[in-house]
Amino acid sequence: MDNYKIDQVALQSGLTKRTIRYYEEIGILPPPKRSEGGTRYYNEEHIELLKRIKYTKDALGLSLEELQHFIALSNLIESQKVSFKQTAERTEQREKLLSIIDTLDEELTLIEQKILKIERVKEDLTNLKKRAQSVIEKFNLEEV
Amino acid sequence: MDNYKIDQVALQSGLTKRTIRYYEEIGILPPPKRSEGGTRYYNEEHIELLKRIKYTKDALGLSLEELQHFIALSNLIESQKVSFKQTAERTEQREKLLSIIDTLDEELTLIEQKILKIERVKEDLTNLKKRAQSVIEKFNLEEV
DNA sequence: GTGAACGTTGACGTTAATGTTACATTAGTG
DNA sequence: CACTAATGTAACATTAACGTCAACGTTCAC
Repeated sequence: MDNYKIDQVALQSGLTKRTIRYYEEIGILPPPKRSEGGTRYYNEEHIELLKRIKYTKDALGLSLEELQHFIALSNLIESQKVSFKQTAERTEQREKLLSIIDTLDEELTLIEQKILKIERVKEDLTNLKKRAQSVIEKFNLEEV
Repeated sequence: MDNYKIDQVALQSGLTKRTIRYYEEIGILPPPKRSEGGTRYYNEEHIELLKRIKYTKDALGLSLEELQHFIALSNLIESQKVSFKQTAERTEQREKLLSIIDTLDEELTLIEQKILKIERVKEDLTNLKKRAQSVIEKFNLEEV
């Protein structure tokens, strides 16, 4: 039936009810339909979006503001899918799409940089580990 | 001379003076020497540590509390480097080091998971980009 | 149709991580 | 030594991202 109440959504998305309302409040989750009495009824898309929000946030550690930006992009593309007949509109749309692609490219390089950073931290940790291991070895040698 | 005042340190580490004092306050930066009047004098190690803190924080998005843990680990290893003569102490130390290594392994798997997550997000973005590009192509085809 | 469980709004609380401001001392400079 | 720039402490302010609680309306299973 596609009609989830907030408790269900919380369960499935792994977020709290408060958080879900908060996300709606700050505009990163589109307001769902309401019942007569005001109860929120969500659908699959809401849940999917929330999952992706959580995932992306966890992965990149972005602020919600930055996430907003992220989500806006994917919505923009959706909205551009319709094809227009007028050449003028088409040109305009192509421009829009090209600029979206630019933005995406920027995001992608940011992500790559982030991966590099993390890999450097990983190296640091690996070195730490090696040092610890070599200290142990030293002990073993001393032990005659 | 190795005697940097806080302004220098702020510049080199990319943190603000306030933040540097704060880090000292909460214990993730060891208190530097002070002049007669109380002025803090830092050395290279402080700066290096601050840089690493910033770097790690940026990369992993850790809270300062988690970072504290991280730093504690590397200090622990340093402190274990001295070799002890008594077998008893040596055994104890080996245990300690082994448990440090365990912890490091845990951190490392966490980091690897994080990288995987980020790569999934990257994929998402790449798909978005592809979709945008295919919409553009559709336009080009329509344009006869 | 009624009571328990659930939902809503609103407001205030919380924590981390600083920013900001005020005011007192101290440190370098001509 | 006088002056200015830098530093110190202290305390209050702020922002994000929720948590918590109160007061009250809604749903739903029986």
